[in-house]
Amino acid sequence: MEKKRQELKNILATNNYKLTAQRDLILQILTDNEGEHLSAEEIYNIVKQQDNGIGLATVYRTLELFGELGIVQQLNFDDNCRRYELEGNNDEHHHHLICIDCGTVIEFNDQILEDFEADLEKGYNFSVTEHSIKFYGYCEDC
Amino acid sequence: MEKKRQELKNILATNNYKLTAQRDLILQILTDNEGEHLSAEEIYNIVKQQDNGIGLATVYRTLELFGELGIVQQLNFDDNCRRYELEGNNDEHHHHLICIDCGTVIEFNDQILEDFEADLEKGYNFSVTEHSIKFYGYCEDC
DNA sequence: TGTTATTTGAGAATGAATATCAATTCCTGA
DNA sequence: TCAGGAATTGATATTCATTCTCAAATAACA
Repeated sequence: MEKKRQELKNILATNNYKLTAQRDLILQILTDNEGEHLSAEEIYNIVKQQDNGIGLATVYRTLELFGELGIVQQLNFDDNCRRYELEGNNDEHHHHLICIDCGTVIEFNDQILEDFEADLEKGYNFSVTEHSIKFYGYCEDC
Repeated sequence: MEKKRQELKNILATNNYKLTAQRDLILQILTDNEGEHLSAEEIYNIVKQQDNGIGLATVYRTLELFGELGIVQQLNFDDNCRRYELEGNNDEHHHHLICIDCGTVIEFNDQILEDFEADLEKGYNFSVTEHSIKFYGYCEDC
């Protein structure tokens, strides 16, 4: 059992979930396509090439589970479907520039927002656990 | 014809749309409920009290149109439906703190982000037209 | 006021996501 | 190593927000 698989097994076991071939495979696909922002349907189509017995519901369930466990991050680009990407191990979040013409998504890291967040927490007595920043506009080519 | 109605008529006419009783009424409802973040369905239910012949599709169509015309802003709180609020006349955007427990939404204004946005535009050769910032976490009561 | 293109209402259609449930699979403890 | 029981899966039905369709109604303009 290779390292990635064992790691997944540990995370799952810690939370009382089982390691299944399907969960393993989906994580594999996500790893292979790191940097993409795939939808459940897209992931399903890729996964099917390696296990064409897999069900779409399983893909949805697994992505939901991975979200809970912090393995993937759920993204919303306002294009009528949820998208997913592997969550980095470090705490360094990145955010997105979304072209409203061609749909291109550019990633950027934030540093600035940490201070801002701290101020908000004090000002509103609100405990921030996550944030999502999206800038819409036109990319270089549009 | 009161002022608000005339204003709406002008905006619509400028863009080759007609002023209808339904459009007028929906704007009325949005104005009456300023500060709320209503979904199309919620708006439909309120509107129906004053015109119970109105169709849900008309509400959707009108909100879509108002979005195009910059009359309303479309919001997405990841609660499975689009929400709408009147766009302020000034350019001052506000953003949201969303409680992942009780769903409370707190608004805040941003100033800080203007500089950040300018840097992004230069750095990525990207022309920003809009941005959306959401912080998720726990509100005072949760 | 009549003409015409726009808009509307009703309901069908779409499509992403979730629920259902019997069959299968994983894990544990003997 | 294997059997039992609970978790998981696949197939498919279902849900629900949103969009589409099209005939009837309406607003704007001459």
